[in-house]
Amino acid sequence: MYSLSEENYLKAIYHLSNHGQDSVNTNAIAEEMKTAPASVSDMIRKLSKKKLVDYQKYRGVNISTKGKDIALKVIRKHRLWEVFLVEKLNFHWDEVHEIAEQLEHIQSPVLISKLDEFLDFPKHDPHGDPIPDDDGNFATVKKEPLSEIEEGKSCKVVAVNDSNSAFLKYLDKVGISIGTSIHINERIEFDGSMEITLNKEKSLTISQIAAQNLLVTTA
Amino acid sequence: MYSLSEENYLKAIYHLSNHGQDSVNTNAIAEEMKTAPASVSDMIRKLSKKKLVDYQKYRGVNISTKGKDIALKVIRKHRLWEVFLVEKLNFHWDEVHEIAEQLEHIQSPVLISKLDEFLDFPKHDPHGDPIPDDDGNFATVKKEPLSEIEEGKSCKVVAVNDSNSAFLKYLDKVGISIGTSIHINERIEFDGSMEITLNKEKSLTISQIAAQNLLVTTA
DNA sequence: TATACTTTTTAGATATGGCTAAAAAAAACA
DNA sequence: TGTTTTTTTTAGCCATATCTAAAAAGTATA
Ligand SMILES: [Mn+2]
Ligand SMILES: [Mn+2]
Ligand SMILES: [Mn+2]
Ligand SMILES: [Mn+2]
Repeated sequence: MYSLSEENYLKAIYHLSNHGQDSVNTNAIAEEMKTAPASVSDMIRKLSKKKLVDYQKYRGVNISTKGKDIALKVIRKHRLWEVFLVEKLNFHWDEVHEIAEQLEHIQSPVLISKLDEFLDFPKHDPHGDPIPDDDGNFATVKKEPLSEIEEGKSCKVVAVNDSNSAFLKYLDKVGISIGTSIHINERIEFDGSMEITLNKEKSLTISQIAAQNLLVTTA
Repeated sequence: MYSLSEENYLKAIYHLSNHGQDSVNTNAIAEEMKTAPASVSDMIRKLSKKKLVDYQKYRGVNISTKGKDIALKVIRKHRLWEVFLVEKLNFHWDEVHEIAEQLEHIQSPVLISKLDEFLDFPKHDPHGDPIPDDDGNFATVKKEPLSEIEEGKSCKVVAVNDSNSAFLKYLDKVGISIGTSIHINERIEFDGSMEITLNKEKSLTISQIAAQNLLVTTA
């Protein structure tokens, strides 16, 4: 139905638009897609003609309902395949993103519904991200970067940035995974790093960069 | 490494060449690929430049060792995915070919070796076709079309033509599957149809077309 | 508000993979 | 062995998805 490129652009625009809320700049899309801004202009015109985005020249794009539907279907496939790769094929969570980037474009609704069933209808992917259902609905947990949590508070890791394999390897090494509880012992103002305790057992210091990529819930 | 189109052409050429033995005509490739002969000429020139086929104008093509390697890797992936779809996702054997045509192009050697292991190293796909190992080797069983078997002889179904879904549905209806034993009671000269008995139980008449698409062994 | 800077679009390429119609070569046949 | 038919290639298109360089529009600033 839609080309691999169109699907990737819609997914990028959806992500950048904060779940479809905000309008998105050409340069931001270009950076996300690792293409030249000129290429983005061309593709936007094409997506606009197909009513997948709303577009006025020089004004950025807003993803349409139709465009959002497509993006969410691709995201659903990506995350289901990631679950398959980790749960069934014993891949590690830092190895699955690139393969899922390919698998997410396989066209077959029945394949996805059977895969969903085979995986026992998972609600989250290996990185803690929610898996939309066939209608694009998914549970939203209020999550924020660990870097935003105040000193002395506790929280729980609910999601991580899956596209950075080095980050995931680092999390393994220090013993952080989805579900780990974290207590913030101290915030170091100087460089934004934090001294934290994991599962009331092990203490360590993590950098601001790492803290910004760890999504936690305080609920 | 190689494009989806290049992989599909190599697979087609490999199939038409009788496992790499014979040279293949432009028109035959065009028919197999459902493209215009002119498009085949273009692609052949490209494959030839990459040393994936040997080619002299107007003389047809021969697949090279390198080309055969690629074709066999694609075939391996196609058949492993078909096993996955049938064994794990409960697809029926007449539903998997189109999906496998997409999945066979996913690029990740480790994915395939993990899938192979997950499926417990199958040697044949759901249609009886052998699955090449990572080096392209596979067991060859001497098989011939049922239409070639003489009256009064017995044989066993070892493979079927998986790309014809209607044929597979027909086989289900009459009760023929991989492993079914067949006795040829009578060959009708007039139209090439045959009266046969399945597993020494059920007798029926099948057309010449059907008999040509059923591959059996007499060993 | 005029000028400078940034962002975005357009113009004009390239590469891939497809097409039809016409030309050329090979094969069949009379 | 000519002549006709078939097969294959070439010529000249089109569409998609990229790119760089230049132009245009929008934004910021003095
Ligand atoms: Mn991912
Ligand atoms: Mn993920
Ligand atoms: Mn198949
Ligand atoms: Mn098969």
